[in-house]
Amino acid sequence: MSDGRPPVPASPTLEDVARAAGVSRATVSRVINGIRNVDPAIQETVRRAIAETGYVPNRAARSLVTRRAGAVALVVSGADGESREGPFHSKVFADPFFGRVASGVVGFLRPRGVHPILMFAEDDEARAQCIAYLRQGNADGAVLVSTNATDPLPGLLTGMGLPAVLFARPSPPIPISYVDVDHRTGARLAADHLVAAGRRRSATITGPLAVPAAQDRLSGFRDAMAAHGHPYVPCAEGDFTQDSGEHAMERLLAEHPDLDGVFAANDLMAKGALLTLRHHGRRVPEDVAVVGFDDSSAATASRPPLTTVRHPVEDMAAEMTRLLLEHVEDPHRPVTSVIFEASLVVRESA
Amino acid sequence: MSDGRPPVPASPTLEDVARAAGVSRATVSRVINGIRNVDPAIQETVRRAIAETGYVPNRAARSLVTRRAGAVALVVSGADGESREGPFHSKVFADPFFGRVASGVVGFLRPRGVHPILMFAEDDEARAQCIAYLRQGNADGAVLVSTNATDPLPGLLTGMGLPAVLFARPSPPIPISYVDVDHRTGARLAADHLVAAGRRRSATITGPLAVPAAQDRLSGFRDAMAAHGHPYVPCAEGDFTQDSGEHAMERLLAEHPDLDGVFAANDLMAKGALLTLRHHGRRVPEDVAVVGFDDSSAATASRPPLTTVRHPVEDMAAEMTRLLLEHVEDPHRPVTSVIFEASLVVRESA
DNA sequence: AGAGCGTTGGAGAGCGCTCTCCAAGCGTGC
DNA sequence: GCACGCTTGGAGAGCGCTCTCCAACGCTCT
Repeated sequence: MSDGRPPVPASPTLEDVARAAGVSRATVSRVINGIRNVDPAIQETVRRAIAETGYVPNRAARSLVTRRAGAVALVVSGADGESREGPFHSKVFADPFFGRVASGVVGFLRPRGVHPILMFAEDDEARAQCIAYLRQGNADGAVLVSTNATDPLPGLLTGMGLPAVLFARPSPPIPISYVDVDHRTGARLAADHLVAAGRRRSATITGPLAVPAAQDRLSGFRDAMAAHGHPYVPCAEGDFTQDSGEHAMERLLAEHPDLDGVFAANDLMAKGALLTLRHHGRRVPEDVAVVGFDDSSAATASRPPLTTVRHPVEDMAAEMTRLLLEHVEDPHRPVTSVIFEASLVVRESA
Repeated sequence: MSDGRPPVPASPTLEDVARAAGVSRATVSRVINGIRNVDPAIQETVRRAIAETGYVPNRAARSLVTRRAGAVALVVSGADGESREGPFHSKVFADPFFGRVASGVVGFLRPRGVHPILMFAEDDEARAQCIAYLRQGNADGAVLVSTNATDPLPGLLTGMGLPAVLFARPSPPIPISYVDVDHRTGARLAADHLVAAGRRRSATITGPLAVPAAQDRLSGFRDAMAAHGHPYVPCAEGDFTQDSGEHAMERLLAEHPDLDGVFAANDLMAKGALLTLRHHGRRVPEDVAVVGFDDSSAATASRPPLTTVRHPVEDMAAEMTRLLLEHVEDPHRPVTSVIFEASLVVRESA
């Protein structure tokens, strides 16, 4: 009935494998890590022993000596500020943008056998927790997506010597790597399209002007319109939510009832604008052409589907992750930024 | 110019703190972990030494001896199957449901100083990677949300002795803890509301019938309608996406042009149904009343806002996480399931 | 006043791994 | 024919922490 075996068969260690293969721990370690030459015959023996014993390296032990966590953090910072009922209910997921970033990050990380640690740093307390956690060496680096341009987190992270890469250029120019899209050119594409479609009275719904990306999209659009001979562009500020798009459209319509084109700084606001336009009996695109920005799922979910500026978020997130791993690999690598091009996706709204 | 200090001041260890406080490592460890009585005066000295040195415990070293990772995995399984272009582009984030789960999990975990490791297991290969990763001891347990009821992952995880808790009852009854909502009663609420509003010819748009939750919502709705004297309920199957809701509504309308009420098994499909109804000139709720399920962000984003059955996803996710931590704490704890109640949220669509 | 007990701090043995030495083996060149 | 270099495997020292012992100390009780 009762045998001498322990209830939980402790998982095999390097030592066990070494014994099974008749070699030393060091040799097994070398085979596993592919370091130095090991005689092919011995390699084969070791591999077989690993398979037989079902050995899996213990990450904690490895981390202890290599001083590498083998993990990276995906930090969403300055996410929302106000919480709904309950302890913590982030709205950040409601925006398809975040999901796309996560997809890109996971897509790059996964083939490399690493998975991101998901962290939110939406206020000072959360930020402090975040830092404390990262200090413990839980992650070798962080990819960071901030909704707030003046977020102190990037500075804090680099200050503590943790490799970090941002999604989007930081507003105070700190020495940190980042990826971004060429917002100005993207906005110009939207302007060109509206003008080419014969729109003479285009307006724009901007993102929060504290965000550099929103600024760039606005100025890019304005400059391009000016170049086309439209020096004045009505604009209303939103905050990237669908609701704010509805309200901004409401204001624009009130002041400029004759407008015939709208460029919204993201798809969610464009979608909101669509709702308001319909509510006011304006047909899209016949009466008013609408162009969004991002090419998110909201663009195809809208009626009519949105003509929009494609923001290659997934690719950018993958690149951001690649840059991070490079920095982890070689901490002295100089900071770099990679700027992606935007392109126009023409659907039915303009 | 050049001093003897190393370029990177290695972070202080327990030993350093002990030296600074004039006590032994063991005492510092006891203070940090709050184990056994330590003289208050000494405790104070130790705390001061910790603050002075800026000591932060090294997680890897601690994990090595405690055999605890101090982390849990948030696994999304059977997510999509088909990928878009590129290596991995999950659509799972497009559904607000997942975001709500993540919110609930993070909300519970965060005050406890732990952060989830985000993992996807959408196919066999990914699942194998997932298992391998968890085997390394990277997480003490996993909370699992499967879109596919016959997902083998829950069985695999418990099989390897890893604590796991599911969101939603597994379809083959395996011994594993889970949380779920009372789908049948929720669906009854929807039926009662439609009947009370005087609707005589209600139909339903179901989720994929392979999913137990979709089954339960359908049968709950049918049974309640039967109890109200409507033994026959037209139904069309969708797959929980907005598009599928549009198409299902299209079919229902073709076969039952006189219907005056619709219960969709989730909000996204209800939203799709709204689009189709408007396209056919049906007014909501005057001509057709629409009730959704979930009370997700899609419910308030719809025009008109959806009357829907509230699915307390965040609370359920928090409870799921709580159950997981209990299992991690005490592996012999019996499996438990917690069923949440659904409630009706009345807005404008019905 | 001495024995016995509870309380508190220290010593030290690992946890499982990597990696630096070192030694052994084997060619090769003078 | 022997010294020398190169390749390859082993021994062993930790990485930073926890935790089990054990010693020392100050009580109370007889």
